[in-house]
Amino acid sequence: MIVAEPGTGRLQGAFRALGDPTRRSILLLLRDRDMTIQEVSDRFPITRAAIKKHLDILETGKLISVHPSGRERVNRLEPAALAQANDWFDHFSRFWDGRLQALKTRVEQDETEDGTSAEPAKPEGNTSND
Amino acid sequence: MIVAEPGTGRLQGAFRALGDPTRRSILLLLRDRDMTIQEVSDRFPITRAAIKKHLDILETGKLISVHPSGRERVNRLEPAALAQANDWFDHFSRFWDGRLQALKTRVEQDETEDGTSAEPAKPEGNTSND
DNA sequence: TTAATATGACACCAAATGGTATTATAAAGG
DNA sequence: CCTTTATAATACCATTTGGTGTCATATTAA
Repeated sequence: MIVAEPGTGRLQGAFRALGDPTRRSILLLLRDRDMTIQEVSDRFPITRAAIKKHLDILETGKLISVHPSGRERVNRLEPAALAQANDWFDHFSRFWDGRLQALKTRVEQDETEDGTSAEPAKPEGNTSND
Repeated sequence: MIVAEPGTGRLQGAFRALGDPTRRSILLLLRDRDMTIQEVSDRFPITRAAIKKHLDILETGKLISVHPSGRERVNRLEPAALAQANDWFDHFSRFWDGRLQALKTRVEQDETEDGTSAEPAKPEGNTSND
């Protein structure tokens, strides 16, 4: 009965990281530009330590890379792992007669619609953080 | 400081459900055909109760629908929510100069490569559960 | 009717999760 | 040198998570 080792795979790292709304928000933030931990945490209503943990998980999932610079630690979005997670959907639908593709909804609402937990705060009066 | 209600959104339900490898395996299973709880749990090394919980979470995330039939409960894959999660990636890359699309890797390994936690067992000698 | 089967509903448990606060260290700036 | 700033590391906490086992209930089959 093949059970294998627990959630240590590449895909799992990415999916796990994507499971939290705060982390998805962070990814959206980093799309605009690289940011230090401080810069990221400034935009959320939770502590810097909590943000650091999220960044660690994102790094473990290879969704971001970290680049020390002096006393700062610059976090950079890494598209590869994200693309890999995206591939899961493709693979899924590929062997499932395209019902998924057919149903791809026009993206009318972004992550904010989700309205989950912590959202960036600082970005000027922008309630729709994309 | 907009904090909003916690992980109750549509997208969050899907992403949360997708975060667990066993649940992703279940989705792959249901791609072939609808299954009762019993049928699903027969294919995993964990208890029926545990599988039932996973199915509940998948249902909450609207990734599957449930159809009572007599004393059975048939679980059916629902593509809509999956497509919505997939859209997240599209939306993400749309405003990020296509770096994601460019990096889309050919799907050379499926979920099994992930090797995470519980894998289906019954399906004849098939180690690659797709 | 009686036995088997499929599920639902709990209570319980250990570990992981998402937070916090505190303390320590390293790098910049005056 | 001294102070500030950015981060790291740790301990602690409540809740969630992914499991288990047990028992009750509703169908189905004999």
